[in-house]
Amino acid sequence: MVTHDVMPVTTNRGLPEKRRAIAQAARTVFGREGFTRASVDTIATEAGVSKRTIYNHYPDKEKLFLSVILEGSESVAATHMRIAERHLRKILDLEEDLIAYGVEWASSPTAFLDHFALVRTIQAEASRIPAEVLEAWQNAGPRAFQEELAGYLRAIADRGLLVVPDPDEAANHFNLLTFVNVVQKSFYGAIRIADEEITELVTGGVRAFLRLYRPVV
Amino acid sequence: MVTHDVMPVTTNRGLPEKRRAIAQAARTVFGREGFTRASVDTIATEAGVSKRTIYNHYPDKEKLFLSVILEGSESVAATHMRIAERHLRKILDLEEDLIAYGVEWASSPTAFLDHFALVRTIQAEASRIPAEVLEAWQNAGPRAFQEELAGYLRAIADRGLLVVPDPDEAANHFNLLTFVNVVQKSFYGAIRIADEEITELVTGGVRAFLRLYRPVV
DNA sequence: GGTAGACTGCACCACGCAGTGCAATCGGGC
DNA sequence: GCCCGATTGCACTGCGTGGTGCAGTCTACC
Repeated sequence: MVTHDVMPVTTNRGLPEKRRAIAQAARTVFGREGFTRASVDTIATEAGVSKRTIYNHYPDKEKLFLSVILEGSESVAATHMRIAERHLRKILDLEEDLIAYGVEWASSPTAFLDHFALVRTIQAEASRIPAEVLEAWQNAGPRAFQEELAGYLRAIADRGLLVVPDPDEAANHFNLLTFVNVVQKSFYGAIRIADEEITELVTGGVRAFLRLYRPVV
Repeated sequence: MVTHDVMPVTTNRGLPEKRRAIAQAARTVFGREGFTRASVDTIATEAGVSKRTIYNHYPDKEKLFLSVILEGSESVAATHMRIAERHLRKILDLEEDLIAYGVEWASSPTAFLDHFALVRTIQAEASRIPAEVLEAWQNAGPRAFQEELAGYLRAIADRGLLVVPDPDEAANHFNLLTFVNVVQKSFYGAIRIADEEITELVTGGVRAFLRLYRPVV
C-alpha cells in the first residue's frame, strides 16, 4: 500500500467539529450540484455555519472540493477493503464468492452516491484538473482498488483455484467485466438500476472472468 | 438501426451557413470549457457571429448544447460504421482484424476530442439531465455502437470463427475489454496516452475476448 | 425603389457568486 | 477579570453571465 503526500489543502485553524460539518455539507452539495453550480453560501447554510468560517478553514472553493474528494476516497477505500476481506480471504465456492464480492462492490456507488457524483465531476473536468491532483486521486482511488484485488487474485491463484499469469491485468479484467460494466450503465449510481440487474450483470461478468482464468481440469 | 424522434432543438429561422458556424464553435467551446463555464458570448465570438444571432437560431444555451451533442453522436456513429465495415466485414485473420478494429475505435476519442469532452459532461450531469434526453443520447451513441458490433459478431459466428451464444453480451464484453478500458484510463481522451499503450491495452483485451469466444478446436 | 428577413452592435437588466472587511460576540485558559 | 482565538452576521465589491430590446444595416428578390 503506497500513500502519497499531498500538499495540505486545509488550514489548521478552526474547530475540528466545524470542519467536519463543513466537509460533510460540502460533500452533499457538491455531489448534488456539481462543482460549478454548488455555491459556497449553500454549503455554509447546509453546514449550519457562516460562510466566513468556511474561508477560515479552507483557502478557497477549489481546495475545499479537493479535500472532500480525497477524504471520500479514503472512506470508500476502507469500505472496499472490508468487502474484499469478507468475500475473498476465505474462499468456499469461488464463483459464489466472486459474485458476492462483485455485487457488493458494484453497489457501492449507490451507497456512496455523493462521493461518486464527485468522481463524475472529476472525470468531466479531467482536462482542467492539475495533473498531480488527478494523479493523487487515481492513486487513492481506482488504482488502489485494483492493486488490492490483484493481491487477492494472486493468493487465490497460489492455492490453485485460478491461473493468473498477470494479476494486475486479471484484476483489471475483473474490474471491467463487473464494476465498470455496472457504473457505465448507471452513470456511477446517478441513474438508479435495479439490484437484480446489478446481480445479473456481475454474474455474467464473473462467469466470463472464470472462463478466462479458471484452470483447465 | 432504430432512430428516435426528438423534439426539434433549433428554430428554422436563420441562414444555414451561420447555423453551422455556431454549431461548430459551440462544439469547440463546450468541449474546451464544459457546459457551465462556456459562455454564450465566447461561442459567439468564436463563431464570428453576434450573440443575438445565436438566440435567433437556438432558444437557449441548453438547447444549443443538446443540438451539438446529438449532431456529434451522428458523426461519430458514421465513423464507427466505416471502421467496423473496414475491419469486420471481410475477416482475414480474426485476431488481427479485431485488434485493428479495436485500436482504431479506441483511438476515436482522441480524434473527436471535442465531442467526447461533451460526453464526459453529459455523464457528469447525468442526474440533472431529463431522462428522455439521456435516453436519446444513449440510443444515438453507446447503444448504437454495441448493436452494430453485435451484428458483426453474429456474422462472424455464423461463419464458425466464433462461438457467440449471446451477441449482445459478447459485444458488451468486447467493448469493455477494449474501448472502455482505454477511455477509462484516458478520461475519454482528456489525458493523452501513447498510441503504443492503446495498442497494448486493446491487444490484451482482444486476446482475452478470443479466449472467451473462440471455438474449441 | 421598396419590402422582408437576417444579421449586427451595443446597451442593458437581473442575478448569482467568490471572496473580503469589519465590528461584535462567545468561551475557555490563565 | 483579561485575553485570544473562533465564530458570526452582514454589508459590500467586482465580476461574469444568460437573455432581451432596439435601432440600424445589408442583401436578395419583386
